[in-house]
Formats: sequence, structure tokens, C-alpha cells
Amino acid sequence: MENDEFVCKENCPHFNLINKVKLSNIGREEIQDLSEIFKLFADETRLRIICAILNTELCVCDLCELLNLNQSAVSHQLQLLRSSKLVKYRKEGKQVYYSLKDEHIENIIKMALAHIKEGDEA
Amino acid sequence: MENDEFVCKENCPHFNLINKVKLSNIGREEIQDLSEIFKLFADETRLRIICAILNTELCVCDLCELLNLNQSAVSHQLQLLRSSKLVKYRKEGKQVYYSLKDEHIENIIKMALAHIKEGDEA
DNA sequence: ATAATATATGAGCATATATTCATATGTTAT
DNA sequence: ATAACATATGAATATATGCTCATATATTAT
Repeated sequence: MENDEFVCKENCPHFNLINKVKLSNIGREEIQDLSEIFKLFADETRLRIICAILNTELCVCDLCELLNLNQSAVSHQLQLLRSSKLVKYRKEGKQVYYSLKDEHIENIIKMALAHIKEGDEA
Repeated sequence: MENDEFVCKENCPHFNLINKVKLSNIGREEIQDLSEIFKLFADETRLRIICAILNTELCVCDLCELLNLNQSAVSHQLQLLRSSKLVKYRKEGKQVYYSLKDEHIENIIKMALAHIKEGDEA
């Protein structure tokens, strides 16, 4: 996994630059946290769920209908979103209503969409 | 995979709401594109690479040094980032320098960091 | 031309993860 | 209490993916 051996044998690595980056760079823990969030966004089913509840709360049943997925699959994904605190939920009788927890999520998606559209132009 | 059977047998699904969401919602293709981008961000190694070149270009060798990963692993990930057009590269002699392609990427990461920090407070 | 170096890439393996099936839990109606 | 329903969850399976090893390609120096 690690590599203690030679990488560049000559004067290739720009040590000054590397040290600068090391200092200014986002910490390893933050990278982990970021990675976890992006993992949640990385799955199509979860993304569809997230986008579905961008502006409204929906019950599990609604989501099954909307995504045409079976209830177990939806619940499993909701479980992940819940335990990562990306969504909140509210019980009302037999139903459970899910919605997003903060508006950063919408902004992240908007940024990503902007990136996609920019890519299309090029 | 699909589920044509009953989901909610009673009057649970909020059909009006569902139709509204269906109309206003992000299209399936866009979801796919979004998912692909977020997949790229979801891996720690790739994230570390991306963050390393947020403000400067680096050669493969630098990245190996910085991330303490072997050259093959780094090149494979760079290949992915390249084919997804998230990074650009520039050859100079034996070295290849990588940098980010647009600034949306930085914004996406900033938003995600904001989300993390908000989560910490709660 | 040969050697050395920097990077790229294919194959194989190990791990992670999304879905399905079966079943459990919790809620409402009778 | 029992039945019907909405949701949750554990186990198993299939697929995706990241890493390593070996090797290929490209560039420079001798």
C-alpha cells in the first residue's frame, strides 16, 4: 500500500511545492468526511431520493412509487442517508416522512450541475 | 429490480405530490451525470489528488510523494479523472503535470465542507 | 542504439456496496 | 386480540471498484 522506495530518482519532485501543498491542504480527516458525503451522492438511487425531497417531504411509499423501486431497497438507502444525518424524518401514523436536513445539499447539487453544463459546452 | 406490484395498498401515495415532483425533478440523465461526478469525489485517494491540485499543478511524481502512494495507483486514478474531464494535463519532457479543469470543483468541495461544519455544530 | 527514467495500462485479487428475499417491528382498524 | 398495512432490517448474492504486480510506452541522456 505505502511506498517507501524511490519514486522519482532524479530531481523530479518539487519539494518546495509539495511542502507548500502539504501545509495549505485540507486535512486527512476532512478528506474522510468529504469522501463519506460524496459516497452518499455517488449512488443513483440515493441521488434520486435526495433530488425527490429537495423541496418537499415524502413518505417511503411515495418514494417507491416515484422511483419505481421496491420498498426494501428504498428503506435501505434511507437508512444510510439517515445514519449520515443527511435527511431527517417524521413519523405520522404508519407513514414516515423524509426530508433534507440542510440547504448545503441543494447547493452541492447545483454546483455539480453547473460543472456538467460547463463540460457540455467544451 | 422493478416493482410493478402494490406498494402502498391504501391511499398512502400522495399522487398529486408525486406528479409535481416528477415534473419539477432533475431528469434521469442528469442524475446519471451527477452520480458519475460524485463517484469521482467519493474515493479518498482521488479526493486527495483533487485537493492537492486545487491551487497548483503537480506532476505524477509529486502526487506520489505527497500522498505516499505508488505510481501505479496514482496513475490509475488520474486516468479516471482525465477520462471524466475533471482534470487537464500538460506534458513537459518526461513529466506530466495535472491540474483542475474548472473552478466549480473547488466550489463543490467548499459546499461539502460547509455541510460538514454545520453538522458538527448540531 | 542503449540505458535510465516518468508515466500509462492490463490482469487479477480483495473489498465494498446495492439489491433482493425473508422476516421483524410498529401502527391502525376491526 | 387479530388482521392489514407501512416501514425497517439481516443475510446472501452479484456487481463495482481500488490496489498491486507486471509490463508497455514515451522521453531524455549517454
